[in-house]
Amino acid sequence: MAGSQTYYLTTPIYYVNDVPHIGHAYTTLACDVLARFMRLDGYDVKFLTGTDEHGQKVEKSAMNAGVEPQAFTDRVSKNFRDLVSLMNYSNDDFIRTTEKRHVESAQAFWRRLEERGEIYLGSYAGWYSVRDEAFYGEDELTTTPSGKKIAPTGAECEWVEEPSYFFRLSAWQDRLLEFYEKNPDFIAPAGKRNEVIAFVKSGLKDLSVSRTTFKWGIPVPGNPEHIMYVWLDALVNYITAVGYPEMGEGSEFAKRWPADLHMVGKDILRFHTVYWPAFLMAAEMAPPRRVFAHGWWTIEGQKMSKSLGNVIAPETLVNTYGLDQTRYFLLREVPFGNDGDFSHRAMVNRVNGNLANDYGNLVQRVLSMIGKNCGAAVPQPGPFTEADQALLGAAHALLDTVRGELKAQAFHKALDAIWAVVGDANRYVDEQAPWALKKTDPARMATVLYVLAETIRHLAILTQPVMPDASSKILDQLALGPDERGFGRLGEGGALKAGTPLPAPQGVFPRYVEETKGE
RNA sequence: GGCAGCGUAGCUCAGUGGUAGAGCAGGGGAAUCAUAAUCCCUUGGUCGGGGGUUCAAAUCCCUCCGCUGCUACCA
Repeated sequence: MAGSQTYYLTTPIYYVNDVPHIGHAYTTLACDVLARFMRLDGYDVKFLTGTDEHGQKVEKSAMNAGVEPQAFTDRVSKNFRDLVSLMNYSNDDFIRTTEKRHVESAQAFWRRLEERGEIYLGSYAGWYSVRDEAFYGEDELTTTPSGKKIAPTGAECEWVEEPSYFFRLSAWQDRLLEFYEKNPDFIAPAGKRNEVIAFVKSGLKDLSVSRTTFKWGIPVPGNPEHIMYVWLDALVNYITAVGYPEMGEGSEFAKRWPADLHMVGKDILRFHTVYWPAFLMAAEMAPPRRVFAHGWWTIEGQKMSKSLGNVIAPETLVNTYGLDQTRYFLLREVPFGNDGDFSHRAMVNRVNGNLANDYGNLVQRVLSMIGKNCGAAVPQPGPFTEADQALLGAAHALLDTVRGELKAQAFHKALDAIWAVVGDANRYVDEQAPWALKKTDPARMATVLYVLAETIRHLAILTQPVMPDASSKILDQLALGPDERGFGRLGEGGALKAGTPLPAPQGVFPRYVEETKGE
């Protein structure tokens, strides 16, 4: 792999206090598909995910559970490590913020900011609600007749002043705006970019980056009374994983930083597009190349919430509809970046329509004709007609299209393009009617089936990132070896060889059949 | 409140000045290789309301209605 281009992409690190749901699965899935795509396209990929394990809530949950925070996080971070195998993610690393490498990295990063005069000791004062564990702005509060300050949540607030370190965020406002201006692709989708710019233009205040009110965090170097603000701690994970503070020539950091893509949910956009690039620029390090904020899922038209009890565990989806079916649905159903709705009906439409009927049945009808009429081997093609060349041409052109769409994280458009060729292939089968040629012109039938097998080879190679298992089964049925499945094999260079024996075809995408209620 | 965006066929959406589109759903037909899968044809919309600019507006301008996002320190 020496000399090949690198591609470094990350998921957010997930807060261990949360139970993994469809939203977590979605973020990491999007990254997984990109990572697999880039690897097949010849890139040297590093795909990182992990867990965020510090903070007051974790400390409290551990206390409630009657265990030390570390023991607690060891236990709950497993929920997210289990998600990796459930969803078949191909991450190269799984980082936990309680790991030694990260604590050292975060402290080194802190010192680097401090050495450059970007952090100073001041005091943080504000209206604090003990119940909500949050500070509120003056304008958010209502005052009772007796002079008490009440938060929007109804909790009583008190004036609290505590020593805190601050990051000179206010000094970075203009340089951030300049950075956004010069890097129009840094924030995606475009609507989010405008929001961030509007936010920064409205004025930035220095950011409190340490806490003294609880203990579960990374100690501030030189002043262990303070622990680092969880977001500073958390964001640094992206450089920890590439070996920071080791930054010299030949280091992994030098090779992989800046990250090519941070994938995030829209709720944490600001941390990644304002604070993080400011921290990095202040540390004289390069900001990431791109941050993409995707949308949220609703369930059957309703917001997902614990109180409604409609939170969907990824495991339920996988068990009900199948793993690759779930992966396909999540990326095909909704334009990536938009909010989307998960419904049983929509899922069944995708599973049966796109997968079982369009794609699965195409593969099955073609391979089964080859099995029965071509001696269970890749047929020998004759000269190609215009129709043959049109279909093969569409298949050959797919890589460029898909590559372009994925460069913009437009998963739905990439899949649309692939399915357009699935449709072309099904129409071609009907037009050429190989079952009729069988009697009138067997040589022509062989050519038609060869063209179809070649088309399927392209489709299956290109669906590998989204549906690794199913695609692999199709490629098995074309008798392609492990080294014949990369994008380098697309086009005529990797074409199927006539006479290659093929195994008996097997269905890959079963139809979803509603369970009938017992009568 | 301020700023931004959206409102197009039953559903999800594309279309940003020149005779209204796709997929799915609905209706009809063909074929029978295949997971009763596929293919063809087709019903369906005063493009949120009103006003304006223009030879021409879903597309530009104004206004009204409805919906959504952002408006910093829980993560």
